Parts: sequence; structure tokens; C-alpha cells
Amino acid sequence: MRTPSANRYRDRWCGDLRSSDAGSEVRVAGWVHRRRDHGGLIFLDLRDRSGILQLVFHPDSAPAAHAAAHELRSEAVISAAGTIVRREDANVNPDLQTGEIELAVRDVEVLATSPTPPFPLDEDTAVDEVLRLRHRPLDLRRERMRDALALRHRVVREMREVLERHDFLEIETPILTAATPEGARDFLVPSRLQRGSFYALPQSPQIFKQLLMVGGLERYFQIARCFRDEDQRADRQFEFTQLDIEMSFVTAEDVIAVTEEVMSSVFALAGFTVAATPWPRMPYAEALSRFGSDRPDTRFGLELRDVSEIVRGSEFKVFEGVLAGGGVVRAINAGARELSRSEQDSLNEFAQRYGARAVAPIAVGGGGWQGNLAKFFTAEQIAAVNEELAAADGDLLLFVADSDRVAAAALGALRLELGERFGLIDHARHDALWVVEFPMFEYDEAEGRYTAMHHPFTSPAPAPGSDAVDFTDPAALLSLAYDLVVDGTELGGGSVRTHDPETQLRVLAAIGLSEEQAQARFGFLLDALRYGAPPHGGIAFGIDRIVAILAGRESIREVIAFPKTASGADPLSGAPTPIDAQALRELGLRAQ
RNA sequence: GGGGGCGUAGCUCAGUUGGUUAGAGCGCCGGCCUGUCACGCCGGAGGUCGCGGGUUCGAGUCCCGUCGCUCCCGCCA
Repeated sequence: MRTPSANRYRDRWCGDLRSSDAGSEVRVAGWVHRRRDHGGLIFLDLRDRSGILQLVFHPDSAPAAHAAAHELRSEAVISAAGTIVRREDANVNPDLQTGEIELAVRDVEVLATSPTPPFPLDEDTAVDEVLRLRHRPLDLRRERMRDALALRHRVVREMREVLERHDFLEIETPILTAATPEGARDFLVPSRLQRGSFYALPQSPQIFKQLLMVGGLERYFQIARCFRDEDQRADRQFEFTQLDIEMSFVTAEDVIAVTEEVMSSVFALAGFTVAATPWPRMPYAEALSRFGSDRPDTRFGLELRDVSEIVRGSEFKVFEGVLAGGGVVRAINAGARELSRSEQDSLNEFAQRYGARAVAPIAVGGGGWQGNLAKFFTAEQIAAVNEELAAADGDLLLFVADSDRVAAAALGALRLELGERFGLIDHARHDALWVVEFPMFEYDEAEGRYTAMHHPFTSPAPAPGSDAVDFTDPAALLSLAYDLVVDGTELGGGSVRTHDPETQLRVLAAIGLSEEQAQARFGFLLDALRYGAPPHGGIAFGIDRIVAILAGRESIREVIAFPKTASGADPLSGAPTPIDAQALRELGLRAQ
């Protein structure tokens, strides 16, 4: 850290002092980290944001300061002045950056006292998270939170610097905006001046950044707060921050190239070793068939195989029933494993969470299959499955027969579970890849219509060998979308957008909106597109997730200064809180 | 909306088939201690076993309900 400008409280940072400062008079300030009172000498570890410095209080040379230090307790706030002295060789503490020196205190001023903190701040022990959040100001003093927030700052700064080199403008978009009918549930804000009407907090600045492109700003980015009123998870908060980017006169290749530069710089600053760019691309269909996921963790094997056609016609009624119903049979080779009865049961339970009926385990032995399922299959089928799965004697094969979607989801999740359980994941290795060629639409059974898989402003992919988009079979249409996946986590996603108003109307029609409805909901975008919209595209990265993965944290709450609990409460502020009747009346609202 | 896990001292946890006065480590308080750095030694305080109800001679332990936290499914364009 840069040396602070001297004032009555301090002229140096604790953690910056070194043996080269020996002999100099300094004043430092901070919190009492730990105190070691020998009755005579008192040692006190003083902590500020930069680190820790040992203070020594001598009863003979500074009796007043020594007496004051005797009364000091953890987390008291003090300012101390004295001389930096080099420690004798035997007293050097190699575990401390400042361990070669100490401050011989001449004068100490107690600026604030503290009761005993509700949890230890001087060591990295597990503490109940609600307690930490209720006392977040104290929790932030702990090294793990300070490190996380400092890393977050450096990540965001790096993003800004790289984008600066590519002529991006940082532009703010509204927080109070219009509700969007597609996508996640909106957070709503009642309008006082127009009773009965509401603003919505943005799920993303998507439409506004496209309007900036129509507005000729060419290259935009924003560190954008986004809001989605959906159930929270370890990697999802109501409000989250994304690096939002949009570029004009570009193809997907341009967006990918510039964001590979941004992200590889960010990884480098955190010492997070990823293969050199360009990063590999994997079509969505391949990700699903090989890994059972649209965000594949490619750091280990256990890949999925579709054995539907091999086992079709077997005597095994379960498989036959599923295949007759248009389903599939997928399998993974778990390698040379033996599962106990209870382990098998736990795999079943695990797969059932994803809607699968069961997992069928088959042990390979003597060139064939062991167990009571073997008799249902011909020798040719067994040999072909073994070949497809590269199965050797002793291997354990796990089968899931279900609909295409369920079989992929269940076996994909099972693959991750087994990868973790068997220790197959090399945690020192990091894989970045782009998932591309997403379907444009997916069918929503509940709503009985197609919905946009990415969002409705994503450009559908032209038919092969043509510039035109073929809308005849929405289910077969691909889009110009791309997701960046690192170690099985989706860090960001984007697309080339539709800049032609006619195509945009056809996309909106495909998801069930008449021209009138489209105009009513997205008219301001459609209107803008009519006045000369450049081809454009962009991407958004989840900054919370990026920092969490770089810091090795399991939850994004660990890299957010003031997060909410999974139930949406803020133990610190008490939010959400009831609102009194007067305030509701003013907004034209009634309490339930 | 659904499923799993957790809730015992300030913190992190243990607590046997239901059985006497609920324990440990750390922290805290007091005393001693002039080279410690997770200081040490001696002594001490500290409990609505999340909350409510039930079963039982007897409940931290069993049952029902409830609250909170957490992970996951659904959901998250």
C-alpha cells in the first residue's frame, strides 16, 4: 500500500514496515489483534488493512504506555507512536511479514474500546454464517474477507484496464426500469406518482446496452448490479454484479476474442493457471451427450455414452419400455470400483433427485457381465456395450434409462458426484471452454410454448450455407450464443443480437407474441432497430462467481461484502422489513 | 413448491440403549510472569440443550409442530 499522508493518527501502515525502517520514528493506528502480557513486557499485535505489526511496551522506558497497554483488550482501536527497532535474531518471527522488526511504543492513544467479539477475529475458524452476517463489520476485519474483497477489487480494476485498451466506454443504465415479461421474476418498485404502476429492477441491462449500440456508442461496458427475484443458492443472490459488455459491427469471434483477453488477464492476476487462448469450443449438443451438462467440467473423464441402439431389443423390460417411449439409455464407465449395497442405494437416491427412476449398475467380469441383469442381454449386445464404454474386467458400468433430458441431467450429475467421491478432479488444473451452438428455443411444457433459451434478442443462426434464418422448425434452430465455462461453472454468456427488426419480430412470434404484443412489450427496442441498428453482440460475466472461483470459495456470499441469506434476509439490516400503513397509503398499496 | 442436513457455554464441538450435578478445546475474568508471537503457569465464572407441545417415573436424547440456517431439485430468458 502507498504510505498514508501523515496525520495525528498515523504516518505508516502496519504491514508495510520492514527492517529498512529500523531507527525511524513512526505512528501507526489500528485494531488490537492479540495481546501477550508478560507482566513486565507487553507484546501487542496491531492490525490495520495492510497487515500486522508487533508493538512492544516496556514498563521502564514508557510506564504510561505500558499501563495503558495492560488495560487494552482485543479489537480496541489505538494509535501508537515510537521507534521501529530491529529484533534480535532469536526473536525474529518468520511467519510475519513485519517479523524482523517491532515498534517500541513511547506513546499510545486509545481511540475506542470493544467488548469481547462474538466470534474470534484473529484466526480463520469456521463460524456460523448468520452470526458472521449479523456482525459483518467485525467479520470484514478477518483476513479471509479482507483478502476476498481486495481480490474482487483487483479483478474489477483489471477488467476496466483491459477494456480501456480496447476503447470501451463505461456507461450506466437505469436501476428503475420497466418490468420484463420474459425471464426471471422481477423485483418491483411501486410508483408514488403513478399509483398502481411499478418500476422493475433490471435483471440485466440487456435492452439498454443494445440501445447504446443503436445510439452509436460502439463499445460499452458496465459493472452492473442485476436483480432477480428467484430462489437463492450458493452461487445465486437476489442481487449480483456482472461485467456487462456490448460491441457494434462485430461477430461472435470479436466478442470472444476481446473477452478471452479480459478473462485471461483476470485469471493471470489471481495466479489462476488456465490454458492459453484461444480456448476450445464445444457445441451444446456435444456437451450434453458427453458430459450431461451445458457447463461441462472437463477436468476428468467418466464421460457419458449413449447405448440406446446397442441395447435395443434386449429382454430387459425397463430399458425396452423407456426406448419404446422415445427415451434413451446412457451409461458411464465408473472404472474399477465395487459398490456396497448402501453406496448403490445412495447413487439411486442421488439420480432420483434429477427425476431418474434408478441407476442400473453392472459389473464387468470374465469378458461379460456379472449379476442378474446380464441374462437379459445377448452376448453381442454385451460385447458392443463393453466396447462403447471401453470396459475392462473389474469395471463398474452405471446405466440410466429415461427421457433424453432426464438421462443427461441425472447421469451428468452422477458423473460430477463420482468425480468428487473418487477424487478424480485435479484441483490444481483449470479448464476454460466456450459452449457454442445453443438451441435458439426450448419448449416449455408448463406454458405450452417455445421460450428463448438465452433471451429473445439473441440472433438465431442462419441456415447452413445461407444468410437466411429458417423458422420452419423452431426446435431445430440454433442461436449465435456462447457461454464461458470454467471448471464446470458458467462464468458468463452472451450472443450476437438480432439487429434486423423483421427477424426480431419473427423470434418474438416464435415465442408466442403477436406483433401487437411484441410492440407493446418491446416496442422501444423494435422502434430503435428500425432506425439503423448496427450488427452488434456482447456478453455478461458474473463477477461474484469469478471472484469466488479465483478465491477458491464455495459460495459467492464469501466474496460479497453484505450478502443475504438463502431465505433472502439480511441479518445485519433486518431487511426485508414491514412498512407502516402511512407509507403504503402514499404508494397506493394495501398490506396483505 | 419439494427433498436432505444442521441447531448443546461467547466460538467450535462431544454427549453411549432415555437415567445422578450436561462436558472438552479455545475465548472471557482474576492472580503470577521482562522476549513473547496460538506466550506460559495457577484459579474462576459461564447453559431456556433454537422454541412450543407430547410420550415417560425420568427427555439434550423418542414423537408431533414450529422457527432459523444450509445444500440440492423445481425456478434462475
